[in-house]
Amino acid sequence: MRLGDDIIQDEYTPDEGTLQEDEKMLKYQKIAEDMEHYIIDNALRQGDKLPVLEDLRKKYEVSKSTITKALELLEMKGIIYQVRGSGIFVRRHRRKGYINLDENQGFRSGLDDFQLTSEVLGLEVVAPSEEVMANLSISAEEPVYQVKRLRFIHGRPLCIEESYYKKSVVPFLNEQIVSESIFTYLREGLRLKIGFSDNFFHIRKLDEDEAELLALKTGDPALYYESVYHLPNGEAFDYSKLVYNYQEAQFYLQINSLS
Amino acid sequence: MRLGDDIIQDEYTPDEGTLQEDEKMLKYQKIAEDMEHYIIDNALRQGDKLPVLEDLRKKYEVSKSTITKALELLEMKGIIYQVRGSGIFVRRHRRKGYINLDENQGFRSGLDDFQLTSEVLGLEVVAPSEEVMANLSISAEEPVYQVKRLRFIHGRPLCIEESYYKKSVVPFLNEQIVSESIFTYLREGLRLKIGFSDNFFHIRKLDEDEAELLALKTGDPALYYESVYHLPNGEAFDYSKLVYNYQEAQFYLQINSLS
DNA sequence: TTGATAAATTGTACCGGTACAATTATAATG
DNA sequence: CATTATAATTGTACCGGTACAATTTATCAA
Repeated sequence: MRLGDDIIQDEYTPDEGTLQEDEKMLKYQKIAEDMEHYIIDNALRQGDKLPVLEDLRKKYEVSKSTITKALELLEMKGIIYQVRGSGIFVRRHRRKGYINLDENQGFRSGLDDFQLTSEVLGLEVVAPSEEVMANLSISAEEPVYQVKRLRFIHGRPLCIEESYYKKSVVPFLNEQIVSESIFTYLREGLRLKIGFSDNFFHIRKLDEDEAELLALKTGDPALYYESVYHLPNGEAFDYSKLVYNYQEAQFYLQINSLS
Repeated sequence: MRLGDDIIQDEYTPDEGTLQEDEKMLKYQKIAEDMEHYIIDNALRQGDKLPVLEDLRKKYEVSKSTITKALELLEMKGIIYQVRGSGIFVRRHRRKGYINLDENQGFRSGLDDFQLTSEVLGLEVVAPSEEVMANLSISAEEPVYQVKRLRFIHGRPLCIEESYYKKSVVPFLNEQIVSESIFTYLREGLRLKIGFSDNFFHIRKLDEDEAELLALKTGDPALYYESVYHLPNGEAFDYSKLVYNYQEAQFYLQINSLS
């Protein structure tokens, strides 16, 4: 089976028109976004105090629980923290240049400032291997897209990526989509939502082929990172394996205590 | 300043009596815990359906919003996922033997089954270095405990740990506490709650000293992991640097899409 | 000035309600 | 029997309320 010989679909053009704030944003989402902008625009720093709940309620003219919901969201995102009896405070502690693992949207937020490019090494529809079958919980009959890419940051090799997408969920991919951001396409082109992901990683040494692609030496260290992405209904649709250049990759992760 | 020469404090004996379910558990916490036990005891698997919200409400005799809160907690912990219009489902996907990064309690949950031991390499009260001052946001006058440990898993070296605790928050540490679980002591001995943590990591090569401690070779790969732990009120109290043995360390991380 | 005590502030737990959106089951239709 | 329309199921958004716990501020005593 060859690439793109069976599916007809409306073409996808990224960034069509202005950045519409999604079709239907919920109240608490809008409030959270607005507050985040406020924090950024006013360059607030760790520990700075935000208006108290009651004032926010008056300002946005919603009920207390809607404000609470917005604040929960911001808290989970690591943008604020709340202290009972005291107030709401800004929590910004990210070091620059670190890949943020908290939001499973590829590299969207952590590396905004960076020049990310991709070289497509392979793109085809294949039958799943045992490994892919296990991780995506599918049978041998379920076809998947196999995507191999070499990703660059500022022109330097960042990682080797080998991804598998269930064709029933992602029916069409082409060279252009894959050379840009696949997740942007999933989100905006297919209007696909992501539910959650499982992520595994460990360290190992590069083999000869990997080393050559990353312009490193055989035996050099590497971070080996696996992800399984699920739709909101729990269905796994993407299994990805990444091998990171140890000289370029540094990661950030914010963890909240689950009360 | 020498160790333990200035603070008198009630002695700490771990596991005093039976595992009391904390002094005052909230309704939604108890429900979440009960449901988690139910899932484990009945060996439910990924995708298995749980009772619908209304039935849970009747069973636990609480309001809908309390059930919702409990389910939110379980969702954040990666134990369930909810699908609107469909139901509540079990989400268990952890590979065995991986360190779980989601819950910031040291190695508590991810490595339950494993034999974790520690060799204390150093324990003293010191003035903070520039690096510690920056990460804990303290001045040179604020004393900190410095703890150096070599941690073993099944008797094999897992990581080198160098930790700094603000003495104003953790006024007392001794060899025995430090040779066991520091976080258990913080939680149960000091009744300290953790708010959130910032975590950073990257890959690098071992230097000579590190290699010797980990029984590896100079230049071998290693995961270099830094954490800054904060109290619920936002105060940073612990800065830790870990160097992981690449042969033993593998990590798991569950990420939810923040709607 | 210090330190305890009381009061005000402020976020969280919990209730119970309406409306609605996404899914699934059922009925109708060809 | 497959397809489509309809209805029932089920979780989520949002409201507005009471009670309470943790923190901060104000007050008072020594």
